[in-house]
Amino acid sequence: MSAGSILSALEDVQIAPRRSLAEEAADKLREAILLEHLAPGTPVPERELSEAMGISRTPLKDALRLLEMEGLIDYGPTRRPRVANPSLATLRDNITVLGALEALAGELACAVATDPELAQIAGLARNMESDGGDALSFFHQDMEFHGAIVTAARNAPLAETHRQYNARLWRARFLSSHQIDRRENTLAEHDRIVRALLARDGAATAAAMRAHLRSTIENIARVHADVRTKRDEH
Amino acid sequence: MSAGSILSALEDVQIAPRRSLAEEAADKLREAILLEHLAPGTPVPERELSEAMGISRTPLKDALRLLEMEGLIDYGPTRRPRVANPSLATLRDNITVLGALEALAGELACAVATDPELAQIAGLARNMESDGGDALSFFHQDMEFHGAIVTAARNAPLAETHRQYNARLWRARFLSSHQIDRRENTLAEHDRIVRALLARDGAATAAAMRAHLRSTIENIARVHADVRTKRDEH
DNA sequence: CGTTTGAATTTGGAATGCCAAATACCATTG
DNA sequence: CAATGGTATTTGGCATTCCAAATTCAAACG
Repeated sequence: MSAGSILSALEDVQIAPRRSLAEEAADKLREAILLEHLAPGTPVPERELSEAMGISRTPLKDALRLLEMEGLIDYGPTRRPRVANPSLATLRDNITVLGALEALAGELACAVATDPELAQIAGLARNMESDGGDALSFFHQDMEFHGAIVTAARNAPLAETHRQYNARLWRARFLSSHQIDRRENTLAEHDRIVRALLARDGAATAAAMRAHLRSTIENIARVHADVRTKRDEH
Repeated sequence: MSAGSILSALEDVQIAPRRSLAEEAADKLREAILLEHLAPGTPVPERELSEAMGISRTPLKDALRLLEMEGLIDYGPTRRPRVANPSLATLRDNITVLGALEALAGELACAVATDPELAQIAGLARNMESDGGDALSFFHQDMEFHGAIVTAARNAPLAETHRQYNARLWRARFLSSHQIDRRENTLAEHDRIVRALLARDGAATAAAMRAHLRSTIENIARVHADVRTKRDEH
């Protein structure tokens, strides 16, 4: 058997991307934080947590570093890690940047995306309209929609930075997605984005993305105010 | 002596930000990479380098992780770190994102910067015009100018992400700054930015920033082509 | 002479131990 | 009883060590 045939036979065999313990731990932790199994503000002692996860402190520390980059873990002035508890102002700052990133993604997508890609994005938006499902499913589809646009922009650094900001805002967006009365508005904004994309009108797409993110800020602010109110009633 | 007077007497005493060995190592390494004391593509064995720097592998590994985030270190599929050697396409992708970030910064600065801040930015631009100095000094002033605009935007996540992208592009921009014949053009673009800022015209500022970054891409592409040519002649 | 194979070496990932800084706790004092 | 000072404990940074995967290189083979 020639080397060539071996290569062709295994062409699509992807080597396992060598997931490290640190990455796995980061995934678990991210989930725990975002689902609020770890409340914002709680200290995260390295030893305790590493024991609980059955790994040593070394990979856990690496995991904490990753999550720090994503803004999910805060390091105080004494380097003691805590679950981040972003203020509304911080969330707004982050969404502002996310908006600029997504506006750029939309603009780039207009220029370089393939027609099938745009069609797929349009399909995602359509599915969200027809799907009467629960908030979680709606939320996931929303994230998928935004992710597809970024992917279509074919800019790896942009995609990576977008992923980071998404992680930072995941929880806030998740909470805000529970306002089912805002759904109509979201769908309308998605529709505007899709139409601009299909027309490959970069400026219009960017503007639509920015507008969409602006209303995301408002939704999050609304929820934030609610949470505050409820907490104060206790 | 009352506690109040102690507090007021020490009000501006900032605690040393606890620089870790990892951060220091990262600084040294960054400098070595950007000044090309470490050529792009060279493998960076952890042991050897940690010995050379007189520290253990633990903080050095942390430093490499930091530099990976900044795009200065590449981890191959086998997790062997190498000095990154970004292609022109990658540089373009990064500058595209940087442009969007700076456009946002300009827009925000128009809205929230204080008058003294804007005046200071204008001053930086003026100094660059009058300064007939060497390329390195011109380059530093250019970086300072852009940094001041981002600072004036008062958005911490934006500033941090901007810092990351700047680090990734530092070397390319440094090389491109040697084209002293492009200086006139740079100054003109800076002037346009400053005028838009002083007018607090967000849209115009954003547009001027984008235009400035577009010509940065062109400058870098020119230098990149030159380097390639020279290398092929060898 | 070019390939292949396998042992020796190199390399990064992970565990563990030690230390200084930071925190918590408590006895003492005014 | 509140404030203070000191001690015991906790915590993260760093060094060291072990291990598995990857690389290298040379001997054996065609």
